[in-house]
Amino acid sequence: MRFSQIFGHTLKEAPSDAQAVSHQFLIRGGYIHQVAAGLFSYLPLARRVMNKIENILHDEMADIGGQEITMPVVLPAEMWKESGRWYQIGSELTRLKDRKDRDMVLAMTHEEALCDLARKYIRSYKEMPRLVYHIQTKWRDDPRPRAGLIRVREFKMKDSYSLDTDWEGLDKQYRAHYQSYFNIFNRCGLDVLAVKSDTGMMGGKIAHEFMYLTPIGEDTIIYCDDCGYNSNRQVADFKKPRAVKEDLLETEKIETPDCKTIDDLADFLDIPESKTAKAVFMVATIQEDKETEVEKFILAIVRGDMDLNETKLANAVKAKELRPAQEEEIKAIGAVPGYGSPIGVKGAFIVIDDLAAESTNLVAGANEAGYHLLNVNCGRDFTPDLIVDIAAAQSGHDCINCGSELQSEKAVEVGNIFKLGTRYSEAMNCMYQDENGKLNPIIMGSYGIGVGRLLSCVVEQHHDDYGIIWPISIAPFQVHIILLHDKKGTEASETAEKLYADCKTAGIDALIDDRKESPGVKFNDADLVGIPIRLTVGRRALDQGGVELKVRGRAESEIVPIDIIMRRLKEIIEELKAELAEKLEIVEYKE
RNA sequence: CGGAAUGUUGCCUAGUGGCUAAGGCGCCUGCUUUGGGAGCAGGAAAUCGGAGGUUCGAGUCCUCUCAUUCCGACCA
Repeated sequence: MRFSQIFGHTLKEAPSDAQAVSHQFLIRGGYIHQVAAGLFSYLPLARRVMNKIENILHDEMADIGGQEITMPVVLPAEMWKESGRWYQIGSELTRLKDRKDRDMVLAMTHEEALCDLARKYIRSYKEMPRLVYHIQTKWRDDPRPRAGLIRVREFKMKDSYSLDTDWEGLDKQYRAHYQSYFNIFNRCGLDVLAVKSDTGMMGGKIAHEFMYLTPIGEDTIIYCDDCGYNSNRQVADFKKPRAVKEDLLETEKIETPDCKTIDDLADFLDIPESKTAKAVFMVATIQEDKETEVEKFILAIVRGDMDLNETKLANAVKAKELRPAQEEEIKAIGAVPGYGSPIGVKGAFIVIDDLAAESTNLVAGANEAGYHLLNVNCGRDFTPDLIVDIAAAQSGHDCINCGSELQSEKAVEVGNIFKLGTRYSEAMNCMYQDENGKLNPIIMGSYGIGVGRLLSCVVEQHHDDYGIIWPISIAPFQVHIILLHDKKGTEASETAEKLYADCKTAGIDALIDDRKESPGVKFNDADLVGIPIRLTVGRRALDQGGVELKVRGRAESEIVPIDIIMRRLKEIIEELKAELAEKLEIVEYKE
């Protein structure tokens, strides 16, 4: 392609709305255009990168037996009602009516569509296992799009779905994806970590998320350097300290003015935070059956030095939604915000963390402004409805496996794999006949990768102060030919054009900067756009009998004689490909 | 949905209630220039996000509203 013909152009300055590095470079480089919050147009350069990523996806899917299909973006609501998600998901799911007044949804993912397809086509155990996938647009009316392509409302996703007759089959396909995903990310030059995750709205049994570690990420990973344990913080386990057991003392009410936080309280009484009980008031929405849901007031207690893990709590009480309680709601059960405890409250479901339950003589709120109670003991002074782990792991805690100190890091989720099991097939009556003629639900798995998110994470990982440094595998072009016009003759432009034509013949993706711009403009744009190999054709190099070859991101450059340039180009391309290939490896599957 | 910030030309910014809203980048025309964002000359491009209000007078003050961004809630 000719730079002079590209639709779109580079910008010297990024719009002030763009904060994330990838967002800035993608806009400045003329890759993407923001249409509204979380909505982007992909210009030709980005589209080329997407195509290359998608080719890798097709390739790796084919490798594990995936068959490409396409399912619609607009789906009848009926199947979402069958699965229950029509009722479970809030305004993130966009509902609309067609002209006949029929309820429809914009698909945010395609489990229902696939299940509907499977129940109509799969009849016998002989038709399984199967793996189908598509690369399709998804819509989620996310309340908070951010950071360019990292979190958007409309996005393309590679979604695959496995169909099996037994759990061993699911496990096999699951593990195949686990490896396949590492291959995909490695081929794109993105370093990821697979971590155990919550199953969230997808439901199902086991799930892993593929995480790119970066401070701009929204998820927190808890990991152990010593034994390799890692997990999304939402479900991270840790070895809790041993509860301090003392003889139970008499409860005593004391005055604690202006001690609304654990911090204040511990300071005021000059005791460690671990000697206090933290009460957190939440309201859980619980789905009783398909049509009815009830709100339940939850009083959660963790030891004062711990944080509540809302995902653990939500799972423990089987809540569909969990939100902080409002002041009036807290007062209504007889508690006082800032001085709350389970003692004397009515109508709350009390959940206490196992560590807090075992700890003795804690300081807890008196449910009276300005007062706390000393020596509060679970079981004696109040009776919990549930004792379960609801504390959040954090860096500094002990690893559940080896006891070493845990670390934490921010990350972006670029892919995930779920063992759905029969979550959807049972709800939607997606059955097959086994050898004995008996009907059984199909066992499913679902596996997703966000294409745009992957693209932007690659930019986050591969850039410098001047622009993007694309891995050769997904760069919009492999070679960027810069023509520096030479007024004295036509040698430069003839050489550049010949190189461009030779690249085309050799099957090398080349971009030629044939614009009437000054050298500075061209070099800066080349750095910004980030094509891995740059060939500069100008007087200086021609006088030395060649053209200048420079690899983006490397400091040195070389003058390559014109008669061997194509050979050298192919060598460098192979070298860059080999660098990426080095990262491909068989990974060990970790539960 | 809570908290905060910002909306001035395609982009970045200036603009104390007072003259015809200013500059840089980019864009168009011409000349010149070609190894790291060149120079000269000329030009186009803004109903100052929108609505209402205060005022002799509003880009500037007030109210409402919309949009975008950031923090939180949320997030396969």
